[in-house]
Amino acid sequence: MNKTKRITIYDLAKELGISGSYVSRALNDHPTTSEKMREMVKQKAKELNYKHNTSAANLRQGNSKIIGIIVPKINETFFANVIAGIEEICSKYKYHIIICQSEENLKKEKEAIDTLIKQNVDCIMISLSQETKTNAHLLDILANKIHLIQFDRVDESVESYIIKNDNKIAAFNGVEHLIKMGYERIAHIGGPVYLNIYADRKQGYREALLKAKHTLFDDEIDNIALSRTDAKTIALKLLSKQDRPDAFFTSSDQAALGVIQAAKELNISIPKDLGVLGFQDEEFSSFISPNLSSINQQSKQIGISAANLFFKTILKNKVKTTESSTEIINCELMIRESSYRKIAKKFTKTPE
Amino acid sequence: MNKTKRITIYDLAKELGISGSYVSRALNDHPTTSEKMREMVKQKAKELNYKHNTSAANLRQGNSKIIGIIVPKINETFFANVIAGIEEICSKYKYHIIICQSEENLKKEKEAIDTLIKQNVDCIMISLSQETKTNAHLLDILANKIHLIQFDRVDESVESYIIKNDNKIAAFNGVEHLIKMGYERIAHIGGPVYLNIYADRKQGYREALLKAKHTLFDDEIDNIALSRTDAKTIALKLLSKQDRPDAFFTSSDQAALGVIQAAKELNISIPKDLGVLGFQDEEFSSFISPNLSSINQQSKQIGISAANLFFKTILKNKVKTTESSTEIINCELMIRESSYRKIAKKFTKTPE
DNA sequence: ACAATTTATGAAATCGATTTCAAAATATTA
DNA sequence: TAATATTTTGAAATCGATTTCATAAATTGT
Repeated sequence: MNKTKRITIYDLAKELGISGSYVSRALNDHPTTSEKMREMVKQKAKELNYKHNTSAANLRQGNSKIIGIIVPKINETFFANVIAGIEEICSKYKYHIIICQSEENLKKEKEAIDTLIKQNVDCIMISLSQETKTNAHLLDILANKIHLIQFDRVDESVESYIIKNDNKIAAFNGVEHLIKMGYERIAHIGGPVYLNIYADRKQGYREALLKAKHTLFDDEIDNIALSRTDAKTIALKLLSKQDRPDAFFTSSDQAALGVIQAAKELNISIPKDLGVLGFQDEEFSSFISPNLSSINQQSKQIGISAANLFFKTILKNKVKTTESSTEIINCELMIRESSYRKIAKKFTKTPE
Repeated sequence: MNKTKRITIYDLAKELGISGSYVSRALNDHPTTSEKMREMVKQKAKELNYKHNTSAANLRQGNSKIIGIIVPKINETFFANVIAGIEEICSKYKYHIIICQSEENLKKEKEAIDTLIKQNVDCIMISLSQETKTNAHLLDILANKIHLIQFDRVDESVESYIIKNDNKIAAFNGVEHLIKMGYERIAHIGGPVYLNIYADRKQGYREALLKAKHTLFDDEIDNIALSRTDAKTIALKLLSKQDRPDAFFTSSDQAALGVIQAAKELNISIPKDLGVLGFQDEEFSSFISPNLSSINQQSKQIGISAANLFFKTILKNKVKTTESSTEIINCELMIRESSYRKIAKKFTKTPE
């Protein structure tokens, strides 16, 4: 496309018979300009359909009013909601977001960081990929004096702001709810424990069982599954055993759905003979039959908090204090049909 | 944060005892540089952790290698998938995406376009907000010599590339399927008809009925509902009438879900006494009970096609030909429980 | 009315990569 | 070997907004 010359401040200046520097100041409401002139300049700018050239300003000022976001997958409910939250706040402050997907891949994550640095972004908000076990690339962000906010899946060893759910407590409360409903042999299907979120959820599960003096179910084996099909396979196996679990706490709603499907196949009644509690509170959870109890992560709120942290705390702090702190977003336990039974099935207690 | 001076090509140049211009060329593999020197320069760049300054290059070259995307809502499945598709292709070409939400709001859409122009984006991909009935802001994109690709919700009157589903045909096929299943009084719950997609779906519905010589059900009234609750209200009303519909074709899966819930409340059996066909094929549609038949829009493919259109067609065409064409992405009819009954309930035919 | 102060305005430098054009170095040919 | 062609290399201009600093204009005080 043959670019016709863009209108610049100098074009405005020439038209108005003043200097480019004055135009720049007028457009920015600089105190050394009069109200009358500002009006005049802005009027002319509108008239000629002048568009501020962000690249030029960036180059001069060294910042871009852009926040870079890196997530494993844009179109996963959780991340899509976080991003929506960030965008909502950013647009208020006239900031923009550039989004990158790591696709759970460390190499892509590194590339994303690299290009965001090149773009002069003012801040990078990241949720780590499943493959990320090193942190050199995160340190590179700091080395380039770019603010860093990690959310959800984070590396605590890197000095940065952190926003995450109270995964352990949420899991603890969820499992305690299952216990109150009279479930006794509660199994867990989790995610890879080298990710903080899954480790925390598992830990919350364990602590709830320990507190209730329940035995840990099948503790020797880590049941790892986040997808529906994988979880279904595991559930089918466990539910066919002699000492089968009477409840499942999973680290995703997809996995919980797999459990429900397995139970249906085996004609096990939910919630009477099997309790199911998911994590994430996907949209479908309140629709499916039986409704799935789950733990809502307030995903959009995570995005809003991250953005507010940037605008209200980081940008305000001219003086560089410690660039780290952790903000916890509380999860909400959504009790629905799949885990709610009024009367405990029977009153037997596993020997302690 | 007190920015320490960034490493520039001149720093590399000084270290190597050569000029900045040579460094620039070497980094870009310009033919006037030797392989040996390129190696040397790149080596030093790595050593000093040099980061290319995109703003500076943008300013000089007048393009940004950024594609701007404007959608009503980032975290709606359809749009999230489209964006994921675009990002996937862009990252291959080392392009980036800036995402804006219009939130179904014309004013925000205009603002988004304005800032994307200011950012020097190379292309804008947009799906229009519900409020958008004017096109001056779209023309502004063209006036600024920025390539324009509209997808899904488009304004055909603006000269641009267009990518959309075969909404009319998909609706036609879907309704024809309902007719084949023996449903006779098929109602439609659609979206606002000033949006092309909803007008097209309604038209497909009408044509299928006309072809089958069915009477249009309740044609005088436009049933507009995209959300679950609104659709449920409408469905409850219609299903309580004497001459109630025996099938619903809705323009969203959410609405279809509302219909299912209404049917459950009224103890109407699906699919025996009521057929339901949605549109969009949301993730939950294959989970809920009964499984919801729907029309899959290949949303990610729309994004992939849009991005490929940009890279393979638009960028290649140095010579500006007509900057418009329409690409159709075929929908896929997903027949599931909610519309599938082997034997038609009874063999009566509405008088013609 | 004149000096002192304040306010309004513009010239020029700057940010960092790209690119043009000319000069220097090298290779090729007669 | 001298003349010509080719390849390397760098100086300087450029993109457009911002910002510093100096100067011009207006205002104030005496």
